[in-house]
Amino acid sequence: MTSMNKKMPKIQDVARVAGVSTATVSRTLSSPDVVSAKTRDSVLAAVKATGYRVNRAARNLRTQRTGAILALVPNLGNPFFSEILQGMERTCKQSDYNLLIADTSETTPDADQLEGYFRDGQADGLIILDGSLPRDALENLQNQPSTYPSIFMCEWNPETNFHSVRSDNAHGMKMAVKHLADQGHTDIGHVRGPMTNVLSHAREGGFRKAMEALNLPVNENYVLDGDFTLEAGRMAGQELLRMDKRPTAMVCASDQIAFGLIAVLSQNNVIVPDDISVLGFDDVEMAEFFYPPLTTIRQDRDCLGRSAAKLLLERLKSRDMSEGATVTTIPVEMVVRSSTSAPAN
Amino acid sequence: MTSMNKKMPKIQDVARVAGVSTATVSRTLSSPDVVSAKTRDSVLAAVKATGYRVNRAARNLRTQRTGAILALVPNLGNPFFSEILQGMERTCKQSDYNLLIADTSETTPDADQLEGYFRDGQADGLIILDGSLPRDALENLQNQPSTYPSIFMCEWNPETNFHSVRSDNAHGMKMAVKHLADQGHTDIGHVRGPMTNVLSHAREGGFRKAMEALNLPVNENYVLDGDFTLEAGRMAGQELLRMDKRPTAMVCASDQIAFGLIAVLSQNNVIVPDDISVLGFDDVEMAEFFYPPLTTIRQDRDCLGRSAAKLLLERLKSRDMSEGATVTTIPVEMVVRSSTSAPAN
DNA sequence: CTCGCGAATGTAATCGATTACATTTCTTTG
DNA sequence: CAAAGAAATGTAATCGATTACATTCGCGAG
Repeated sequence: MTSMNKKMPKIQDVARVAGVSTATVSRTLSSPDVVSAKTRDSVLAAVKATGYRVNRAARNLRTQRTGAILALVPNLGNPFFSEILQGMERTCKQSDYNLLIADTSETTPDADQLEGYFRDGQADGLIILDGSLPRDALENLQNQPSTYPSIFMCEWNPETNFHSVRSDNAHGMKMAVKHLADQGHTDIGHVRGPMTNVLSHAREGGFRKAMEALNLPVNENYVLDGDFTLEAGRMAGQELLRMDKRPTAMVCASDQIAFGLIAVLSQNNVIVPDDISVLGFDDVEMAEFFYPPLTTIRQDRDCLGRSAAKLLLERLKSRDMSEGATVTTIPVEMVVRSSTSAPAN
Repeated sequence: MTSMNKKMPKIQDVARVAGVSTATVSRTLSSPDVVSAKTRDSVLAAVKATGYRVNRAARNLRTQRTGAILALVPNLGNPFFSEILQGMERTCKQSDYNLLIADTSETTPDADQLEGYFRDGQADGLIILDGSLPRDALENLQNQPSTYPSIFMCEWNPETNFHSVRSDNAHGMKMAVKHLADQGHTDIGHVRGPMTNVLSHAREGGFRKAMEALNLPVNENYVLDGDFTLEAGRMAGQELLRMDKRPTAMVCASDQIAFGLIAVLSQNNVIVPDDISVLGFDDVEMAEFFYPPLTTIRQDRDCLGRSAAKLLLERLKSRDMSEGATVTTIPVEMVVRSSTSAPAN
């Protein structure tokens, strides 16, 4: 029970104290410019005097909004995502929206559940960080009589048509490959993300294009499967260990992969970067502290988080339900540390 | 705008279709046992036929609840916390509560803000993971005419009287010290957390008691300040490097500290564990993949998250606002990996 | 067959804010 | 100074579910 024991002041009380109607109080609070300065002052004084706060449930019921946006995160445990949530949370708080978080790693929400978030009045908008949500579930959101505002962030679903905010994945890979090539590497491999994920394709595509641009052939044996996790990196590392001839450098689709990869190599006396250079993607906080410190492509998490939240909040405010899906690309930058160097010979 | 274009069925519609009153529909949904089997069936059929879903805002307004609980997290970017949120999120979802998340790293909420979460109708209960919230702000929550249900998790504030769920910190430290002593270490140091945090004291206390129990003197020069972060570990490492005679083992108050510490040592050719053993606390996912793999005290994050959520939800359900603050202690276990070994000589 | 009582159901007030529309007050200007 | 129009304020309907209280139904006992 949220209620205070005796009296939680309501708008009526404020109105009485200020000697105006409830309508005026409400207007003073929501659009101060339409009331006269005099009444505004007295209403605000009354608000302070009574300790009044609007009751959200009542407001939400009347306005048919919820004042919350929901982030669908593929895996809360992944530090990359949790660091992003920080930025989103800040932006939301500033706009008086609440940020709800749901982890989709356990159960992938279907069309019903997704629609349910809106129908149940849980959220006014969705920020989807999980590009693997099924297409029909997503399209269902748009085919509603009134579209439910949702945007993609970081990941996306290419078969659908939502606004999205993402990093410049291709350019990141290009910088990564160029950095290695500049140092003299020619046998460059790649550990990609899960093939069900667009990011994997975006990054692998960027990798291949960059290689081609530099006239470096891609050895398909050096392109390994993964899924962005530490464990995937470990498996890739074990595969490398089994090879007779290894690449001199590996570009990984995530920092986590790189960490896992390096861990296995180190444990087996393959020295990074002397024997093999490893490059990550994300620049999570750990990258700087790992041993060796990880050369990686930095995604601007804060900017991603803020941009996405801002974009969604703006659409909510303007009630712009238009179809034209925009893509906001956030630049990445390369952070050179010690996990890369010139090849041995 | 959450509304569907034409018609979002409401309880009236269901009542009409089922040929009963709205009261009966509501009862069927909230307490099925008080309606007759026959009406129950027809109501449920009508619900399905119309695709009805309760409107939360309306329900919340009427029942004076919000259906959400709020987690106050000191730092979302810290993987330890984000991994915990996963467990909480699951438990909440099962009980049809929403989980709201607020990061307190930017601004420490004061009494007003804390109270505001309830007064504004944002949450029915609080799970506080930040033990550094000011005492008066917290006490204010309890001194309300009707107490606002809040519990501590992981951290707590010893000056206040809330239920809390936490790991067995002292026992963890005892295992850590014993493990090192068993290997022959006598010069054992400690990097503690921030002195503003209870966990720091709990763990430092556990450390000292364990040392005493084994008749090992504590060299105060080997007790270093920190704050749970990678950066703190780095600074502690630099301090170690400056010492003429170093301890042969360090017990850190968190994994992050341990990582930072090891990183600096490694970069300066101090080998872990050969030259110095390092032990962490938490067992975040990275611990296994760091190089060298970190020996650490594992906190059962999932259990912590579930227990806390369950405790709060039960208190909400039973409306048990009693004062008796309980402490739920979750056991820890030691995970031995490769960052510890017998001392050099 | 009727009375009484518990079970099932219905009626309508209620939660607290917002806002369309109505009314009053203030400016402005011819 | 009056009239017209703009600005400020007030009145009351409304959002959609819950629930106290009233009513009706069903069944067994007398």
